[in-house]
Amino acid sequence: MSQTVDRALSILPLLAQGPADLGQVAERLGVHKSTALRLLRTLHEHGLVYRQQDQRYRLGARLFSLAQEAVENLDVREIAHPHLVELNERCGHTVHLAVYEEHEVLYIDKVESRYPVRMYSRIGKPVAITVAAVAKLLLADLTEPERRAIAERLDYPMYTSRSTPNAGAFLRELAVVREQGWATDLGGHEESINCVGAPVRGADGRVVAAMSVSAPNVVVTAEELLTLLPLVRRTADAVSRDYSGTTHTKKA
Amino acid sequence: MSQTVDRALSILPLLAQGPADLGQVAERLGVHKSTALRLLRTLHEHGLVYRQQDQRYRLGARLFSLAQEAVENLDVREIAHPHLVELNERCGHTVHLAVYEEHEVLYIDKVESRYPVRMYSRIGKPVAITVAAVAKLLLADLTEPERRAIAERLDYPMYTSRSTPNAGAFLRELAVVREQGWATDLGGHEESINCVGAPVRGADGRVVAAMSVSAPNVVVTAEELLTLLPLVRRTADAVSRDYSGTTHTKKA
DNA sequence: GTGGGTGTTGCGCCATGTGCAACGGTCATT
DNA sequence: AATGACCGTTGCACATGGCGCAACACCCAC
Repeated sequence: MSQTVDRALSILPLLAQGPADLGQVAERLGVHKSTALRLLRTLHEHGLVYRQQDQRYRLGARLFSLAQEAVENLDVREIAHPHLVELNERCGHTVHLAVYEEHEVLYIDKVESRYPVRMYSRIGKPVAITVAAVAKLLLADLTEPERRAIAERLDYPMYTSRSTPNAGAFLRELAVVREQGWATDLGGHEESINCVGAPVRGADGRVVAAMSVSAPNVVVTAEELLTLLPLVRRTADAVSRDYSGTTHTKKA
Repeated sequence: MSQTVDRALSILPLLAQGPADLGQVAERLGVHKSTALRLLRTLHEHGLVYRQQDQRYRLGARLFSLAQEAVENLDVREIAHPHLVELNERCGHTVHLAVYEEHEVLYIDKVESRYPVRMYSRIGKPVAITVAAVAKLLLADLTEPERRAIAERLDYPMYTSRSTPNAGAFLRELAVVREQGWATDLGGHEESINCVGAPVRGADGRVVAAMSVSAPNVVVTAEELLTLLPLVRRTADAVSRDYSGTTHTKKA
């Protein structure tokens, strides 16, 4: 592994916490100021870091463009998008698409609710992994040792009284989800919001993404939302078929 | 400037165009495979690059999280957001917030239209810089030599017959915008979409961001949209006041 | 089997990244 | 004004760490 690059990249999460000046960066990296300066300059030249008027550094705009382009050529997303839109048109609620990658679950697409009351979420935001329906779906598909390893390492914040309290409960929940092939989050993240979700599978049967429909209590009750389950599952299956069909014909 | 870091960072835009395998990366970087491997490994360890099943590399999830955190501690955005929401509630159309940074204009926030017909755009996406109302507002505030320099270097794609055709026309347009303190885009990007925008200014009077309201012809005509101008300007001024008020009390 | 295509490893050389120390600018204090 | 403290910046000599090479390990196709 390359030391120089390693140091340079360590600057990014550091700056993600807020702007910092040269001295602070050097100190937190444990290197001489001149070294930090050279690294920052290189990052700057690539637009990953921006220097504001007060001379302090913060993360740069190129980061957005990159993240943007990255998300745009995820093929699952591209294939799923029209289905998400259609699902949204049928039920009116917020629709999410999420993937699992390197111990994180994150939203890669979203179609907003047509109702005025919307839940707050944003593409790229890491999901509340212990409670979200999509997170359960994605993790449930991992091998048993992987699930255990992850479950052990997680925190279990009690967002509400219905949040998953600990690793044991989480693993049991994953077993259920794995068995039944769909998942819910009934007020586990925010008291008044419920979700139903279903998995998207690749040609080999492995779960490659998960989608869910979310709605607040004030719009529909949990029972009403559950009546959408067949529709959600059908949509997810349709995406799976599309995805499996095209997954072999990758562009050069 | 650091060679190693420079090479490593050059991999990112390369992968943004689509996944690539080790050989391709090495070739396009002009370095030996072993070197490329070491760089990719380092990027991987920081989560900026992900290795998919077919062994090819693509951009990783950490990029999203970083871009996300970065956008979240831009203070203009935080301050402007409630105003954008309010503006959206009053007029119902799509509202954008954009900033200029290092020769790029990009959206940093957006509130979706309440009408079913929506324009496609996404936070982080670089703006059509020669035609968008927000781009004109941000560039109009630069010094005269800066404006000239940028205008010379730009391409002037004719999205529609009303797009800005060349540098001369663009500079004249910027002069008008600078003078009047607001800007429009009437079908310059997409034939059927119009925008009105106004600048957000910092305590020193410089333009720090720009906001706009966009709507397709099928919902309101250009004339009707222009009647919203006073509302847009008032909102932008309100943001400017909020921003100037808090700009001195930066958190430690 | 055999061959061409991958990705990976160990190594010796020297380019390159490193810390140091000295410089220059800005701001607050007296 | 003069002083000094603080920050970012520069040039330099040293040796660390990154480099390409070549050999290896692997997989798939033929």
